[in-house]
Amino acid sequence: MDSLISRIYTILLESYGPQGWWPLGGAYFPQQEDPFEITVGAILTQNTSWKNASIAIEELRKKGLLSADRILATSHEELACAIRSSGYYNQKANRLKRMCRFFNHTARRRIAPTREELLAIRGIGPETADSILLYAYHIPVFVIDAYTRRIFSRVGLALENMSYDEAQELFMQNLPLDEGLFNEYHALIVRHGKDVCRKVPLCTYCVVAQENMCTYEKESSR
DNA sequence: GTCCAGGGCCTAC
DNA sequence: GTAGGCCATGGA
Repeated sequence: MDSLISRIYTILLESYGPQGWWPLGGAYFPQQEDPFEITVGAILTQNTSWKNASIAIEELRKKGLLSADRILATSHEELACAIRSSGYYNQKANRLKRMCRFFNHTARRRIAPTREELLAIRGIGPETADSILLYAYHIPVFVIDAYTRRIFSRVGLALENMSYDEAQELFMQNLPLDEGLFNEYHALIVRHGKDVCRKVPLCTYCVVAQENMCTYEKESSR
């Protein structure tokens, strides 16, 4: 574990400490471990801050809607109203219902969904599917998001020019196949992206990035 | 008032 | 195949 990718993980972990995302919960989901609730959260947080998504989850909980059967039995309007705080509530209500129909099916089989099965559900793309597999089912897949692309493009890995699957393969080839590591690394990338990378160039913060002639630094010196 | 957040789908070209 | 529009709230 000595690649640039693994070295950046070490630096982020030393800088921020463990983030305690799912299944440990973090600030919004203390001791959250239910795969269904994590799956709901993965859909509600699409292109939305986790804070707003978590408000919607609490609203679902208050209304007793945190089960596949209850969501399926609820009208679109009531469901959309409950998840209003997460934005895109009409779309997300439909996505939740589609996911619940599938979840009931797989729950009866008592096995984790496959990536292909999740991707076949309209409204679940690669990032959401991988988040569900990793955080709800502890399957070691690396989640690529906009922060990952932004941060690692700045250290010269050109993720912005790669497809999702290509970027994912790059990370998984350069890291041990470790679900706990993937869980923590993605959380650290999001933390760094939120707290620092939008305000301060990564290279001024990250020694590894400086060593690798950060492209952002070169661009901003022109 | 503007930008962004733990995306994904659809359409036009 | 890919760029652009759309979905939508809430906080900075």
